[in-house]
Amino acid sequence: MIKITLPDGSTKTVSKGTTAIEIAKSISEGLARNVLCASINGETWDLNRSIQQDSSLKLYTWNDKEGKKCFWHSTAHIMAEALEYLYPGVKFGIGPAIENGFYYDIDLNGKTLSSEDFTKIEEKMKELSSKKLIFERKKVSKKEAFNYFKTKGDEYKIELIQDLNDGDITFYSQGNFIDLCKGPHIQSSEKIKAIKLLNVAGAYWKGDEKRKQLTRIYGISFPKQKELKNYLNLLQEAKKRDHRKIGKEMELFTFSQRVGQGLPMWLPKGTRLREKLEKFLKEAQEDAGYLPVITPHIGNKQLYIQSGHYDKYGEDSFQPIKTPNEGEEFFLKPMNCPHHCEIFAQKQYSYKDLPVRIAEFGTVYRYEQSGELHGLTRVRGFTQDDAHIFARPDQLKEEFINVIDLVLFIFNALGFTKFKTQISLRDKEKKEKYIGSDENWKKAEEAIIEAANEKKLDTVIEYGEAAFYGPKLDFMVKDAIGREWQLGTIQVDYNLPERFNLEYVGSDNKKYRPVMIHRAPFGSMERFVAVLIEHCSGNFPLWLAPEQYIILPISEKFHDYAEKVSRFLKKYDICGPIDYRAETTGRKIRDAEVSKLPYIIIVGEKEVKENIITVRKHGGIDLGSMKINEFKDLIQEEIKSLIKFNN
RNA sequence: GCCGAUGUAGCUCAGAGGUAGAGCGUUUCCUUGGUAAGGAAGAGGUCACGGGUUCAAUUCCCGUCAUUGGCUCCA
Repeated sequence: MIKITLPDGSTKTVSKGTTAIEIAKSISEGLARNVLCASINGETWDLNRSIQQDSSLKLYTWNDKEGKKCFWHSTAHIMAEALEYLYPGVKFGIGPAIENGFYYDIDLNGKTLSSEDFTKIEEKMKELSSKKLIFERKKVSKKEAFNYFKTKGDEYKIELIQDLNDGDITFYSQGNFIDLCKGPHIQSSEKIKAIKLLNVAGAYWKGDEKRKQLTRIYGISFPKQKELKNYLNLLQEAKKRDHRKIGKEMELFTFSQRVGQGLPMWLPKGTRLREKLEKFLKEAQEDAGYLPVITPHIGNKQLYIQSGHYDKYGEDSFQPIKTPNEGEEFFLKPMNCPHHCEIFAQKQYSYKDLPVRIAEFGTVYRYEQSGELHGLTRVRGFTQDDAHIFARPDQLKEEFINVIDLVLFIFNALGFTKFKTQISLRDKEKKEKYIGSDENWKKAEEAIIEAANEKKLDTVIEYGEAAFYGPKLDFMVKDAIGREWQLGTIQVDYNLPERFNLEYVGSDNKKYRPVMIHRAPFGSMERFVAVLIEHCSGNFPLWLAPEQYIILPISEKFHDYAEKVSRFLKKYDICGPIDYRAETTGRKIRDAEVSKLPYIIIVGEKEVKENIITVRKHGGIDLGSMKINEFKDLIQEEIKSLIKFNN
């Protein structure tokens, strides 16, 4: 007999060789029906795999990440079986579960596949899953594994087997399909009730751009048809919120082929929105002791050689422009830090002056690969809400915490209340990717980890994700429909101050090296506005909306009164258009609602006579009639309540 | 940059080897209206660009550019 410990601490004594599904059954029928996979002492485990020793057991259902992953991974195998049936000779790379669904990388021997082929693959998958195929685990020797895939002619699997140790190789089979796989899998394919293939894309074998590109098919599956429907609705909702679509509809920004790829142009309404954000941030930064500066859009090549950026990115950036006579070379500014270092360097600072916080909405230009460009989130010219803090080493932690507080304040004011953070450290195996001494890296990494701990941030640590000059703390916000976006970043840097030979005078009259913090709460104005659009679906909070209202005169006779109302509100920086069209009021209301204007003001005979306006809020909420002055107060109150200043 | 898809009116899209169509928008006129689409008429397109095949190409083929789904990258 062996002892099984359950997550709640309770124990069960069962006979040796029992399985997780048997234990689930002994707990409840319902659990047995819903359980998808298990873990034994932390190792994921098939439900029908025997347990040989005292163990702690966890059972995973669809409500657990592990359960979903197992479910999707099994669906990937079903897809592979369908593909093998439909395209004999197809070779398989890897086919894992991902955050939402699964994919399988396949080699079709030069044949291409498009989304039009999905229907028939899905049908075959549905047919297979309804056959109640059982997933079976089999331990094989390395030799057996080799022979199987050699006979089958699948060089990818052979390559995978080469990296595995003899003794931990397993095959899983279902129906007519056998795959090299660590598992675990669900017991039977019948649980997979809803399947949808989503898209097809190229993907390099082992993520290496020098190696063969395989065809990757993405899909998702669910235990219930209804859940698939919900998921597809979510995708549709995401599509509706797409900032590229809303940006066009609301005339916020545009691109032009003639101007160039990835170079956004802000239209008047988008500019109003962006300037309001900048104003908000400038005020917050002023309160936090930042000093605004403005630096040029280009910088001498020498500057970037000194900073190390040239070495790292020189070849892969926009190439330098030259002066016609002297042949001096200048780069479009790809970041603001070297300029800010030079600003710090031109004055002598005492230890009492630090920290010095230099802030700039600095527009930078980076050559992004053409395939990388995407709406406003990935562009070649953008404006960072950048600042560089030069601090004494003893101030680092406190100052880092100050920055975290500022970022959190800004997120909160903008309605991003859910977020995660990631600490990005360097890849210790590949130190050549980074500049600076081990000691500096150690100090910088420790400072970030300590500050994050002190602020009790929910963090994950990622190795190899640091910038080349220092580690960073990145903020990932969750938007209204649960998607995550990376926004702000805070980075600690001991290296640039060294490269620029920056110094301050200590209390002992000796020179010391400051430490630098790079930080950008939004990241870039472009990216942030994109995220904001998708978060609020274009229904901006009143204080950011490019226009707060539209005035609808009932007929031509009331145009003058409409203009009078508009002039009054304009004095209080409350702006909006007047709908002069010879349309019915119903029509004007509809159009105003569709264009997401926060307030609709209706003026007609009654309003003129009583010197009032009738107000309707976006979404069909009738606020009735009021004095213009009352409306002004209402708007100002609402704006005040939306910006949650912390003092 | 790589693989796949796409490119037709201001916008959203349909279409076919014989030089184009819808809805919305826009313009003009009629209607002067009270809480989600009033009516009529008109304007608007080298069918992304450059080659090729063909009697004939916007349609088929090739290339370029751009957009797009991914991969790789992201100071």
